[in-house]
Amino acid sequence: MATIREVARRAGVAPSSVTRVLSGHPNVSEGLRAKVLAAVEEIGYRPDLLAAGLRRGSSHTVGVIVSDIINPLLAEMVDALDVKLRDKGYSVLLANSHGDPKRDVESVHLLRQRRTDGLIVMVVDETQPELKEALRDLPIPVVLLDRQVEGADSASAVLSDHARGTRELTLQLLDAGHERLALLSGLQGTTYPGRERTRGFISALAERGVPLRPRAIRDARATPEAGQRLTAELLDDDEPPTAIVVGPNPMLVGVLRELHRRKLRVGRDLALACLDDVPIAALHQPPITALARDVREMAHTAATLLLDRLTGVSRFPRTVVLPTEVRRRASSAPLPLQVED
Amino acid sequence: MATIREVARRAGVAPSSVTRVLSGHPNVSEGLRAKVLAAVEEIGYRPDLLAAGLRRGSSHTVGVIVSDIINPLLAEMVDALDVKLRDKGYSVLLANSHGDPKRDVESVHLLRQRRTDGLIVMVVDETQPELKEALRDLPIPVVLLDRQVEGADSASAVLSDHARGTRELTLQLLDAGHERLALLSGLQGTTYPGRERTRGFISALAERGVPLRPRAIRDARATPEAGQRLTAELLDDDEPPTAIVVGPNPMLVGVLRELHRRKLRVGRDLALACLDDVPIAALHQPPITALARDVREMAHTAATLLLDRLTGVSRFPRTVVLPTEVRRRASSAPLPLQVED
DNA sequence: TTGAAAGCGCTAACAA
DNA sequence: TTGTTAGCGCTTTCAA
Repeated sequence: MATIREVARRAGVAPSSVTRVLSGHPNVSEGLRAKVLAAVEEIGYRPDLLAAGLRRGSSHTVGVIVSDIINPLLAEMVDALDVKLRDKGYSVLLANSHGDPKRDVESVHLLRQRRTDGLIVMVVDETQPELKEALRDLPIPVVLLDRQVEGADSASAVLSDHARGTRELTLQLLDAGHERLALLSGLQGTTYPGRERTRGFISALAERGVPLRPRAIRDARATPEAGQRLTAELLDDDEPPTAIVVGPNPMLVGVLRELHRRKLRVGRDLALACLDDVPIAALHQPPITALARDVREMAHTAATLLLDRLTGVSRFPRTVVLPTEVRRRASSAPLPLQVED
Repeated sequence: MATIREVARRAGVAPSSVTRVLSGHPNVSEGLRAKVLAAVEEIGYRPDLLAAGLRRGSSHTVGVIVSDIINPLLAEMVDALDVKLRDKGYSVLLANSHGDPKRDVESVHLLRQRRTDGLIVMVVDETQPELKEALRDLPIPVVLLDRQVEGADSASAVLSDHARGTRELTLQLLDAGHERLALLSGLQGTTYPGRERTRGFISALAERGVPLRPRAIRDARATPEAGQRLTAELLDDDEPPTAIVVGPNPMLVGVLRELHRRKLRVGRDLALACLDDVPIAALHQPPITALARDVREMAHTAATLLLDRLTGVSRFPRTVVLPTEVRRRASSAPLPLQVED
């Protein structure tokens, strides 16, 4: 790989002049610029970004920590972040936690060691002390994306109003006559969406004076397998729920598997809703009621908050809360289900 | 951020000794090791990976170019690659092409500039001259993942036998009485899977002596929108197909949308099959016949091929072809469809 | 407007 | 076994 010295030699100038031309320095003569660009072209020179980053102290790179890239919502988030950041000259360094909180923490350190200029954080478990500590010590701007980390006061955040949306969706189920409601959630308390959804669910019940039945809220890792297992547990109860609200979208696949296995018809034998809108929700027959949010807008906002701090436009952390929207579909049919259709 | 010099000063040793301890150099006394580790612990030192990479000439990083991270199959591929490579001490630098061939080429250059030690390539369009050129000039090992690039003789490859699988799946449809078959494919000729699927489809027709009708094979960008549009075109034909074979899995979503919109029942009004198995295929009612392959095995093989070259275990490129498997489900019902229940 | 020189933080060659 | 020294490729003073 060609170096800047070779370009300089070929153009008959100093290495520093090559840098000036390539970085758009204002005081450069046309003649020098032309000579340098010709030489660059000739030998196909491309600067070594490690060396440049080392010298500059920053790598023009943004670290993105994502709990699980297989989650289609998160994949879209990463895609949108990447498009926006690349457009502004930053590369994305992706750190996938693969559902493992230990990797959350490792990733913070790793990205720091790679001198990323900023961090966008969608961790598995935001409550880990090691994570809080690692984030607190970072000298670079951080944006939490649908996460809330205690003590990370210097971090910006982009949040969805899960509580409000979940409350509304739950109220609709209650007003349709359902009383035996169940909520499937990710591991209790580990992330902001999980806590907020639970809060919204409970407040809807309270609002209508419907008692929260024991074991009505069940949590597990956000996987299809866990979703299937929890559904089986619910249905094996003496008094199975008439409506299931599924939080994390990966669980929805498992829930549907179990319902199909038992030949239970969604929207007839049982009402169903998901707190994330993913393609299968709308495509399912019957379509499944879901709480939607604009993932690309969230990503754009997060990228903008980060870029503003990287470029010095803004010096202080900000928190932005974005709305959610109930998409009512056939799966959340009213009671009594059996007389429907 | 602490540097190696501070650690050295604190431990009362030379910086090179710190390196030796941390990199597990054999000839290091117990006393020195203890002193260094204590100092490292004390100030929470973590090496700057840019500096180390610059000095070493390699970054312990593998670049992964992926055509579209939103594709669930590719997301799983990236996840599996990441798990395997991280386990061996390499970080993954993800470059998402977002469906844009221009970004394929940019990414090759960018990853090269970041001194990745190797590349795993799942580009949008493998036929671009700029891409071929960029790959040919790379001084690092490359593994093509379900891609075949002309002239990239020094690259290894992991391929699925799409042709064989597609042929088998198509034969099953033909033998079930379907004659008016259509194939939806990604942009013609741009990737190995697209070409191989078309080849398999055509050879199955030839084998049964069924003529290939004009416009029976339609191609477009591999998106839900394109899938929906092509489906609409097919169904508006004078002689619409009785069975549709969908290649790229993102198209399947669009196909289903259009079928639902027209109130056409899969497996009754029309047979359907997809050449990738994704969760919605199995979850759909009725379940959709699909061609499956072991994505995680493909990723593992690719990672292993790359690691073998990075660690010097192997010096030559290898090509591995992995099998596909027809998962026959209710969507590929036999003709005449209308009498079936 | 341009060049010379220093140094980012690390590791490897060489010397002791 | 350990320390000294040089230098990876770049950018940024500083001086001319």
